[in-house]
Amino acid sequence: MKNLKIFNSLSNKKEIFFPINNRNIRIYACGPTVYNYAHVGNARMAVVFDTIVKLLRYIFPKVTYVSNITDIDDKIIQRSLVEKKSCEQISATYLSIYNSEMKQLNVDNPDFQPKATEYVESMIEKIKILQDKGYAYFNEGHLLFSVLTFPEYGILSKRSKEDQIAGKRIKVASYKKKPEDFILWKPSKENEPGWSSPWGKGRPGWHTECFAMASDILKTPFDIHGGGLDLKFPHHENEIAQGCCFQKNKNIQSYAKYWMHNGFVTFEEEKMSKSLGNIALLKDYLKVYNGEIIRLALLSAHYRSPLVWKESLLIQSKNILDKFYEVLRKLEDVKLENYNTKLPDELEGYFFDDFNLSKVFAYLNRIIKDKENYKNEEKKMKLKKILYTTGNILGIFKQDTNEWFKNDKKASEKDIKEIEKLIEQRSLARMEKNFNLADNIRKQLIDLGIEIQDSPKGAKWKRVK
RNA sequence: GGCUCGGUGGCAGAGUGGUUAUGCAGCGGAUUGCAAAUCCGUCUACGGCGGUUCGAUUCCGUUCCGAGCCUCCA
Repeated sequence: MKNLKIFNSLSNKKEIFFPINNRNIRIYACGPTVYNYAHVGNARMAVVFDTIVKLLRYIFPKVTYVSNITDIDDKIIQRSLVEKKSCEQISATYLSIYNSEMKQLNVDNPDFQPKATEYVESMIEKIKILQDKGYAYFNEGHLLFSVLTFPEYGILSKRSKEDQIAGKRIKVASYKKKPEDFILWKPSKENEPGWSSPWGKGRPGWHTECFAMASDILKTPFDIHGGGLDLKFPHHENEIAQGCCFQKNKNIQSYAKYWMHNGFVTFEEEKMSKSLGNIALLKDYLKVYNGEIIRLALLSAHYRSPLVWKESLLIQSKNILDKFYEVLRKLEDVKLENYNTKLPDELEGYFFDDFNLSKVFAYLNRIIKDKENYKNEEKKMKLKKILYTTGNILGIFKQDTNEWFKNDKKASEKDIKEIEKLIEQRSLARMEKNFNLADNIRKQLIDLGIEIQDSPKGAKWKRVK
């Protein structure tokens, strides 16, 4: 087996992945705060790490994937005031929407999807220990982590403490001794949710939840920690500080060994941001495009590169998938007892090179074009297996090949019946050599956006734009 | 202001010190009752300026441009 290489944000280099325990790979990725509909950026994170996990599952016998849900946070509190609902209602509603949307993108449920509110006790315990060990101090109702106590601070984001002070963008809160200190526990106002703690009624700082949940569920050190690029600083930096200091271990890899960050989705060439009002919500795209199309669009750039989100990207993704589904449709009579196989070394090599999906697709394009691969049943079986195994890792080719071309988000069942009736009539006309009628029907179908493909086994059809 | 990361053909996107992927779109042709699908062929590229080199898109420097972080954010 070839070595899997992944880009480790700690070293800013591609490194060979050496598992801590190759019987069970442990990976954690920071999930969303559920206070609104998921946006395309949330989806990219979910799709990227889902794909990484799928490849890990292809390689290793067991993978434990944890992705958390932040269900208590200032944004949720704000939202609950706007919607006049409890925080629990808000987070439960948007979590359920999130999960159902992810399902449409062929994102598997993580093995664990812990919620912050379920781990408050553990967080209190852990930050109490941090305080007892002298890494944290209490001031004006807040418990703060003292960054000075962790000399390695800044190593992930390649940022010295001086750099941050140079920033000056932060209006330093009065309770902070140093601007870079971060909150472990903050007091709750009367109308806000809170938990009792040694520091009074309050709630945990955001950076603590991932540290606590990853430590509890996966145990430290675990193999891979991931998330969006924007979490690198300060969120992940703060996690490392807590994770290492908690164990009194200054080795930055004593918390997590490899760090992976997905790039941003930009919208109209600018980062999607609420304040700019250019948030692209996933639900709006799911209305029009099949989840697989959106998934492929999200995978079209390397996971570390920025991705410019635009309509033409979705159209391109649809065309690509149509092409592959055509091939799979041609192979539909090839019987397979299972859809997984060991991939050819060359193809594996592309996956293993920090997920070089461009090369993966170049390889797939080459094998579907090669006539040799259609010469006999055995070769066709092999081709089909490679396509489906690759599709399983990428989370595509999951639909019935004929359904793929029939389904359209805007179409109803009734439309499909209507279409198939017309196709039937046209086939009859063709058999009777009544080409005028056949052509008229075809024109009708084209007007409906339907394209006919005649084949020896009867007409097949698909929707076109 | 400080710190990261990028700039490849109409678009998306790999990669490499010399033979210059791949896809989408376009164009031309073959095929077809007509079409479509399919197949074959095909045009555009490596931000600018220096340097190293026999030779640079690839290495170095510099400059311009872009994105991100430094504040909640996937």
